[in-house]
Amino acid sequence: MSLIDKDRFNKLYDSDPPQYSDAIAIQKELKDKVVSKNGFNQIKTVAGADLAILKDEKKLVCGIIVFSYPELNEIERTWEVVDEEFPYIPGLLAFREGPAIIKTYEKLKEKPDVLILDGHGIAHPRGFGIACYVGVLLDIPTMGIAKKRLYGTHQEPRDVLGSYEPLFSKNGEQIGVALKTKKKTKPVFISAGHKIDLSTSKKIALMCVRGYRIPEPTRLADKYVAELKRGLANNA
DNA sequence: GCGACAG
DNA sequence: ATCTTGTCGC
Repeated sequence: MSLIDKDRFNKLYDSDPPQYSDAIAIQKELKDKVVSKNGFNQIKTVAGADLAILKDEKKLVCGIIVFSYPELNEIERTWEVVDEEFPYIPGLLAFREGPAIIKTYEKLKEKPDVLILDGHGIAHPRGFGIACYVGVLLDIPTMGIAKKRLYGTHQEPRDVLGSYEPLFSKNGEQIGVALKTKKKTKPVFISAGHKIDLSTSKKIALMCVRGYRIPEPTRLADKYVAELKRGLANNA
């Protein structure tokens, strides 16, 4: 993260009531760093990341699993534990989970072509969700798959696997899609993070669906951190 | 002022 | 995210 003064980031976390206003300012500044063009040719691997909270320890456990694409065979998985230094504030999720994800990502031997995050990318009130945050700071292709809408308006997609409706910002720009990944379930929200476009993000999300509403990378990373949490709880 | 509000 | 039993729909 050489894009912003490291001191500025530290202040963000050190001050007791975390500086939300500066976190927002940082998002507005970094928003212009986002690249919406694909930063790759062929996608051979994708990865899913997720977190769990170790309530007792005031820590966060992050797990990332890398898969071959489009087969989705697991290639590698790794994890990391970090201190919980920022609260969950809608719109500022990246400041809470971003550091843990970045630290875990750096431990990967096999860097994925695209990293899928649990949350939004561009589909954010300031156009800089967690997928953009992680993508820009690491300068890697990222996309977001969220279970709930955070920002924007959309119509309900038909109840057919693969159908979707555009997600629009207040300015009328398309910032993502509400995608039906399974019949009789609510759609998931796809948006581009960094170095990737929306159509490619949507294509990847759909290619990663294996009978469940949540695409495999995210779904399995979720199970992974749940296991890690249990293991760490017993050990402690 | 009143709702909405990723994980 | 986390808590937490039964239960409605496919």
